[in-house]
Amino acid sequence: MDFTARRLSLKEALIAAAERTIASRGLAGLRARELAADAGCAVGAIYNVFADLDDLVLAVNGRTLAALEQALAGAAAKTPDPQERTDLALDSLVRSATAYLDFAAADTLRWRALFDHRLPAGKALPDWYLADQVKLFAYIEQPLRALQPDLAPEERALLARSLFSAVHGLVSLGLEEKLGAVPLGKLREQVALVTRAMARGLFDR
Amino acid sequence: MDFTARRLSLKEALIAAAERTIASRGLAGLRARELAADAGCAVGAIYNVFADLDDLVLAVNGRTLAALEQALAGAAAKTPDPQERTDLALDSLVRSATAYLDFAAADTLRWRALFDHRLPAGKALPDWYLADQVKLFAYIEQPLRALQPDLAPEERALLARSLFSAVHGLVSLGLEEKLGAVPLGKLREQVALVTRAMARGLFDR
DNA sequence: TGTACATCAGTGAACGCGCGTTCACTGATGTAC
DNA sequence: TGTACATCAGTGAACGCGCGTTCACTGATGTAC
Repeated sequence: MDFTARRLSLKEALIAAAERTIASRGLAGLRARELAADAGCAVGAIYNVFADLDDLVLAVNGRTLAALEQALAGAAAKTPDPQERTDLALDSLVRSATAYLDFAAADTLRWRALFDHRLPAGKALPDWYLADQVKLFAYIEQPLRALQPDLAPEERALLARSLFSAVHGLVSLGLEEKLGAVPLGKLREQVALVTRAMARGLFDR
Repeated sequence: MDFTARRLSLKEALIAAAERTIASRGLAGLRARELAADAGCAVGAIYNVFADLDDLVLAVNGRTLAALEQALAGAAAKTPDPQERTDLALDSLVRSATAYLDFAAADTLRWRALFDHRLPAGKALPDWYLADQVKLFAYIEQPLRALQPDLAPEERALLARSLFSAVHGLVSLGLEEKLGAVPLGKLREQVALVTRAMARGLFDR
C-alpha cells in the first residue's frame, strides 16, 4: 500500500468513526482523542488528513447529504413522473416531505448535525458542500415546475426553499421534545397534511 | 435596603446583563466572569441568586417569551376580532406569522437563544416556563377556532403546533445564511404567502 | 540484489486556553437586650 | 440610644475539568545508485 492509499484509508476510517460517534452521541459528543482511538491512529494523525475537526465534520455531513439524497430519490421512484398531472405533483411533494421526516427520524443525531454544525466566523462552507445542498432542492423544484410551469426560475427556487423550510420546521420541532412529545405516526400525518395544504393553497386555484 | 430587596436588585442586574450579552453576542458568548463584571458583582454572587447559569438563561428566555407575547398581542390588536369571518381569521394568522418573523429579525440573537439553549440531560424545563410557552399558542388557536369551530381541542392544539413549526422553519432558516441570504422583505412575502396557503389549503374548502 | 539516504505518515506528551463552580473568608446589615 | 452578636450577601482565588491543536521525534516506505 503506497502513501496515498494509506492516507485515503485513514481518511475513510476517520470519517467512519466520526459518523458512528455523531450517530450515537451527537455532534457535541465528538472528541479528537476518542476519534483517534476509534479510528486506530494517534491524535496527531487526524491533522495529516484534515485541516481540523470542522473539516472532518463537513466530510461526515457531506455523506449525510448524500444519504438524504438517496432517501429522496427512493421516495421519488415510487411515484409516476409528475410532469403533467397536478394531483401527482402534489403527491410527489408530500412523499418528499414524509421521506425527509422518516430520514430525520431514523437517524436523528446524524441529521441534526447538518444543522447544528457551525463554522467559526470567517470560514465559509466549501463549494462542493453547497453544491450537494443545491442538488437536494431539485426534488422540490421538479414538482413545482409541473404545478406552475411559467413561474420564473428564481421565484421557483425561492418557493422551493420556503417549502423546504416549512417542512424542516415541522420535522425539527416535531422530533425535539421541547413543545411536548408527538408520536412519529401523528407527526407524519401532520407533515403530510400541512405539505398538501401548502401546495394546494399555493397552486390549486 | 433589606436583604430581600438587595437580592432582587442583584437578580435584576444579572438578568439585564445576561440579556445584553445574549442580544449582542449570542447565547454562546455568555461567560460567568464577564457577566459578574457587567452586573457589578463577584462571580460567586451569581450563585447566591441562581442555581447555575442555566437557571439565569431560563430567566432571560422567560423575558424573551414575554416580549414575544407583547409583539403578537400588538399584531392581534390591529385586526378586528376574527371570531366570525373566515377571511379575517386568515388575516389574523398571517399577521401573527409576520409578527413572529419581525420579532425574530429585530432581535435575532435573543430570539435564537430560545431554541439554542438546552438543559443538561435529566433537568426538565420549569413549569412556569412551559406555561409561558403554552400561552403563545393561544394566538394561533384562536383564529383556528374561528376557521373550524368543531375541531376537537387536541386536534386544534396539534394543528396550531404544526402551523407554528412551519412558520418557525421559514423564519429560522430564512434568518440564517446557510441556504443563501434572503432580504427581509422577500422573506416577509414568503412567510405571508406560505402561511396563507397553509391556512387556505387546510380550511378553505 | 543490496545499501544508503530521503521522505513523510504516524506518535502522543505537552501546550495553551477557556470555563463553570466552589468555598473559606470578609464585612455590611439586622436583631436582641 | 448603645453594644454585642448573628446572619447572610458578597468576594475572588483556586479547583477541576475538558479540549483542540502542535511539534519534536520515530520509523516505515520508497528511491537512487
